[in-house]
Amino acid sequence: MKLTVAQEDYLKAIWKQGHNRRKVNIKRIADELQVASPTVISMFNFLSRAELLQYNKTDGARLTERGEHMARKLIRKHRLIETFLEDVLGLSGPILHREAEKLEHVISDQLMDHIDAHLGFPRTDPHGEEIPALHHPLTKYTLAELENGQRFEVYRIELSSGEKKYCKKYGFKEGSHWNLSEKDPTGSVFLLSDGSHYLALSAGQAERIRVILQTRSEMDRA
Amino acid sequence: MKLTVAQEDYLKAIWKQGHNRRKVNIKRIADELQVASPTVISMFNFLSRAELLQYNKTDGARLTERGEHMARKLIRKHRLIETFLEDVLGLSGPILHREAEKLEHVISDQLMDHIDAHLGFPRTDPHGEEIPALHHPLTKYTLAELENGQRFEVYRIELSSGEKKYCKKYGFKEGSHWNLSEKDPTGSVFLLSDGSHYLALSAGQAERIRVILQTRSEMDRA
DNA sequence: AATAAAAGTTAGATTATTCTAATAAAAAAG
DNA sequence: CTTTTTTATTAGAATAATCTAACTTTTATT
Repeated sequence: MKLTVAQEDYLKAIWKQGHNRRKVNIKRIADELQVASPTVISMFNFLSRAELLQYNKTDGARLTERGEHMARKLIRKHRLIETFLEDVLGLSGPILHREAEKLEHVISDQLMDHIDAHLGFPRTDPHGEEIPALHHPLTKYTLAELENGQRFEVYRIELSSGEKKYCKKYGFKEGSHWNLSEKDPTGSVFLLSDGSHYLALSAGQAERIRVILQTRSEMDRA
Repeated sequence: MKLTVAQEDYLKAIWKQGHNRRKVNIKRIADELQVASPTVISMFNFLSRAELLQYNKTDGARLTERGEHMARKLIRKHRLIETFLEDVLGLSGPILHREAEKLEHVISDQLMDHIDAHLGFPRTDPHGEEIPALHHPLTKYTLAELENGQRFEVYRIELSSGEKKYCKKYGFKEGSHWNLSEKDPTGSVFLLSDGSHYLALSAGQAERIRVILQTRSEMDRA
């Protein structure tokens, strides 16, 4: 789905603030983007309907998997463009950001890849900021894809607030470590935590949970 | 004044068709831009109010001085961008046009100048099309700036249709050659044509007529 | 706890760009 | 010179992004 420039700017703003572990509320986005708060509310409504964002007053805004992927791509483009303007055209100063801010919305993924290759796949931009990879490297699995006995860290829970509350009660939250004790024929998963907590999730719920697989070497290291 | 992408696309479309000496009517622009004709009408209304365009059903659309300048700049950007993508990134094929079509609307004049210099001021794009200069080289004078005795070719008449009709009656039209016989203290000009036509224009009218100055050498050549 | 301040929300308006449907005017064809 | 076709135009609606004004809820301060 093709987003407008404004929609992309909101994704970026939300991503940046979420990255700083701040609660992403209406006011902060309104201030950052220099718009009135009702404008932010209507955009949040749009992004929620488009399943790019989850929002409620108490928890603030949180990008969904798709929303975060789009935001990451934009940040990546921004930083690659700045790098390009400096390395290839020899520019510096505020023009880097000014032009990148506009170019990031129109340069295609295909062209961006060419530019990335032309630059030799740089890892940081002219300001020393990291250029994020296209895909978050460690989080390509959902809980539904794991096999019996695999250990994992919870990376992202994308469930309703009711379901989340249930998870929280059992200590199943982002950053916690679990072991897939059993997966039944319907796809339901039974989980065991280090602290001997026990939890069951349906196949549908397991699909909406991203995990970071614990590899053998990581387990050895610990 | 900053134009939107849509507005710029109309200027470009009108410029291209005008350049091919076709009458620029609603239908042709609607077809080129793949929009419905009422859409073109409302955009023509906007561009007319912004003094970038003159339109009437019989003569079709004609860009004003300012409109033409903006269109020229866009075409220039488009062609410079295509050249850049080919020369610097080694790209070819439809991606050149596809990306240039988006980039031309967001790259600043300043960045464009840098790119132009980086490319060594190319004169043609990858398709062999001419990259127009920023300013039309020969038309920097209005009739109001000329001195007694100077010869010129009429380049652009930007008058009301009533005034234009009056000019036409005396053979004063774009492409015709004249001699400034006298300029009175109020700025009114008195003109003499090769075919012995005679015409008087007010100072205000003279300001809205662009001319190509006939230099000594050109006159000698003829 | 009562009040003040801040943040969130709803309602309604505006601008830009587009559409469809209906009508008017001009050009082409018979 | 009437009829048909094409082109232009008006009217009215939709979407995206924004605003202001008014109201509600939450948070902070006394």
